[in-house]
Amino acid sequence: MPTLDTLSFSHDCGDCPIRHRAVCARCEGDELDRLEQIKYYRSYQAGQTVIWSGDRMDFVASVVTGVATLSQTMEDGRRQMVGLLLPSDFVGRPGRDTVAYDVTATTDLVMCCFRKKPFEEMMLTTPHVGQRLLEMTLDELDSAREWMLLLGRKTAREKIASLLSIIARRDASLAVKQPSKRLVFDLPLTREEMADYLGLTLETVSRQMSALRKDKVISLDGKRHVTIEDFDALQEAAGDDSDGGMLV
Amino acid sequence: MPTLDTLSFSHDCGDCPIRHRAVCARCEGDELDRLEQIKYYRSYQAGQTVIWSGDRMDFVASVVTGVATLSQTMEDGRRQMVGLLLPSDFVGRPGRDTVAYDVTATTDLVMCCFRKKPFEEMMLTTPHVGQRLLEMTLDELDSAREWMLLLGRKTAREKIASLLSIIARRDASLAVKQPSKRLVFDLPLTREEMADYLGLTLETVSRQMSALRKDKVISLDGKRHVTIEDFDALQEAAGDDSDGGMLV
DNA sequence: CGCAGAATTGATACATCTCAAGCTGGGTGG
DNA sequence: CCACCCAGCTTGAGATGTATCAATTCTGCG
Repeated sequence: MPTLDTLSFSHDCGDCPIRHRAVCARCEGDELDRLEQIKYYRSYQAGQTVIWSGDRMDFVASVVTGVATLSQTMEDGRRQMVGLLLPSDFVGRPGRDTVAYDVTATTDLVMCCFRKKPFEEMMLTTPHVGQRLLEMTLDELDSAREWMLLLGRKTAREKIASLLSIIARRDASLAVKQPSKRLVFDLPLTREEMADYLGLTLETVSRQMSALRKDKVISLDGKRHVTIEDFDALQEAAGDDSDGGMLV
Repeated sequence: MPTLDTLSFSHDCGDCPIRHRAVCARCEGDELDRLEQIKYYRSYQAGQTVIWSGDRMDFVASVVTGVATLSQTMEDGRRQMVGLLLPSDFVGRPGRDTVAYDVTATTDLVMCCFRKKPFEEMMLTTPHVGQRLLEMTLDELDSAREWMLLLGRKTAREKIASLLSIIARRDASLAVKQPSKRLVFDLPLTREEMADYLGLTLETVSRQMSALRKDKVISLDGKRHVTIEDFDALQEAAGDDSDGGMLV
């Protein structure tokens, strides 16, 4: 059961950390008031499952803080992550009432939920929610396709380098923009989760992390804390086009 | 250059084969008239490139007949298909004016194009275009994620079986619904294109096709004409959940 | 302090890739 | 009408990257 801890941050949309990026980004005045009326918060602890694939879901939601994953599992247990949900990302699908993927909190997670029915009505009557959702969905589709290239054609080393590069760049974009500065961050994923995201085994992930460390592209402090020692080399190892215009 | 052959079928949206499935599906009366004013047709021959990644694209379009592919290529030539465009599928992204993928006609292709600017204006002023596009984009995202599982976790045999199953089911859904009847169809893809779609080499594709033939799951007449001899065995080989609720 | 989960490392197996040699069938020109 | 040609495909043999199985070694925490 979700731990409800809704008072740890403001209920006021005006102060919300994802106000300008989430599905509500384009709403103002009346529209925002209507959203505010149907919203509520839910919190989950790291490791908790938010929903299982196939379950009924009577709400849609935005990630406010924390990281969640979308994954699919085959009958014999093979698992593939199909999405990484970061703050402002949207969960759920208007017009469908069961979920197609397992949603899991990998860190402590807070979501801003909207009851499905009223949300769907809003999509029909006010334009800005649907417009923003379309934009976000198109971005997700681009990310998914970028990931298809990684899964289908990249080597293990390239996969790891790509993942580190994406996480590093996301952190950098939140922090001050300083391109060729050394980048430091904490991995929000275990080795196994990385493996499930990259279509590898955890052993291969571990080996490739060690290899990048040995090659002085990164350094590790503990298992999670990563420093990018040579960002250009990382980009090179990721095999992306020079001017790294990646999404996610 | 595109071969313009716009008279081989009707200009009247009322008679259009994709009228009820494409981005225009929800439009009636005025809205349809407005779309009709900004639309025009383009034809491409099998093998022709519709657009290159990075190019400017001043229109968006629906596939009317034929099959096209979306693909990405790495600097060293590794290629991954990231989408298969069938009749009624949408090409292009409102709000962005360059293309992120190579678009190629794999069969003769006819597209119904809308000039981008007026189309974007319509999205803002009339709700039904945007609503339908959101719905279609969410479906594409589901397909892309389904494909991520295939690329990341399935074996070569499972990949081939999955692809054949998807094509067979699509053809079956267009034709009369007869579940356990023998299914026959023509592959719209060469072995190399299949390989690029599945994240394999063309040799592996060829070998697995031969293996499925030897196992009497399929039979081949020429290189392209496929008969599914045992659909249950194909499903089994694809490794999907029993009640195959796949998308695409 | 010691335990448990997470991660690393090693040895080996195996699926797929790579390189290379034929095959096949539909189209073309002599 | 036939022979040739060539892109697309098949098949084979060997190389290689990643998975698998199996110990250790870390690391945080009660």
